[in-house]
Amino acid sequence: MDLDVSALKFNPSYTFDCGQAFRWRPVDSQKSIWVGAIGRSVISVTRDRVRIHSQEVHAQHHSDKVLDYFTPEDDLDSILERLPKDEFLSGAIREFPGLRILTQDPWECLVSFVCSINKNIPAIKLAIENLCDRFGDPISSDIGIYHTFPSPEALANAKQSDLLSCKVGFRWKYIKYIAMKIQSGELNLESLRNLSYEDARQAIVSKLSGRTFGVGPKVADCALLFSLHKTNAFPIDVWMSRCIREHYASMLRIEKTVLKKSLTPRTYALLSGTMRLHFGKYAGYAQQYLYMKTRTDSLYSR
DNA sequence: TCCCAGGTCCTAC
DNA sequence: GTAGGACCTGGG
Repeated sequence: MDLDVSALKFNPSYTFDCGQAFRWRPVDSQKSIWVGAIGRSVISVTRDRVRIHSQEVHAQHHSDKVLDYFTPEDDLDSILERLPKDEFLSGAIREFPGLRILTQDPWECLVSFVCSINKNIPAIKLAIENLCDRFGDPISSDIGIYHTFPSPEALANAKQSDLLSCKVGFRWKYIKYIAMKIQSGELNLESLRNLSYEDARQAIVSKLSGRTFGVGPKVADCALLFSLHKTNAFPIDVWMSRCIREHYASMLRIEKTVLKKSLTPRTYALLSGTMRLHFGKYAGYAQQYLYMKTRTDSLYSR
């Protein structure tokens, strides 16, 4: 089944390679066709169309869910138009046209970003793929066997040794205990969709922050932006710290001394809050374009 | 062989 | 409140 997505004007390469999702793979050297799984559907994606390769009984239900993943309610042009422009952001938007923010499954997104803690991107992808292969359900399709992202039940019941065999390292206990919180119903991520950024964030942090759970401000903000579609979230990572230091500190009157210190909770709140205030309702879009630009500039200058 | 990675937690001030 | 260290493990 094919879905026409040309109206979304999106670029799969920028959208899948900007670090918001970790399971998409290009299947041609030009990176014009990407393959991955959304829920129980195996998907291939080009600029204009999304093709569903797995045979499932409730076809309409699946195609709706697949389309939602691409956040069709967001009109990219008008969002980018509304952002307060400066030279650096304008350059980023020119350089990466069609970079969209996805609406991923919040459970998958949260666990993926827990896997990202203190890992580089290839290692993150490897660990997540291992988890899917080991704990996900196989889905057959006309382009091969894929796996779903594991359910909370599967990871809540997983043995330490089996999680470690997926190369998640010390994060194994975070993953297991978050899964248990979700499985027990103590935290329902889907129910946070209708809450404000602040309330949804509070719900996640209050349940999942601390020794057992390992969900700090950055991981929480990524889940809020990339799955619960809180577009005013503004995650701060090492790249964004660099970006702020080089391009926004003086404009937004952020003291340079703040940026030299390690990222304490207070510093995080200050930086993220300042950027959210500056960029407004769609600050998260600005963040993604700035992230992409900062990262590629750094790669070319090495 | 060694350092580092889309962070977070703990400990000692 | 915060600096400084530890943390699994694969990649560069």
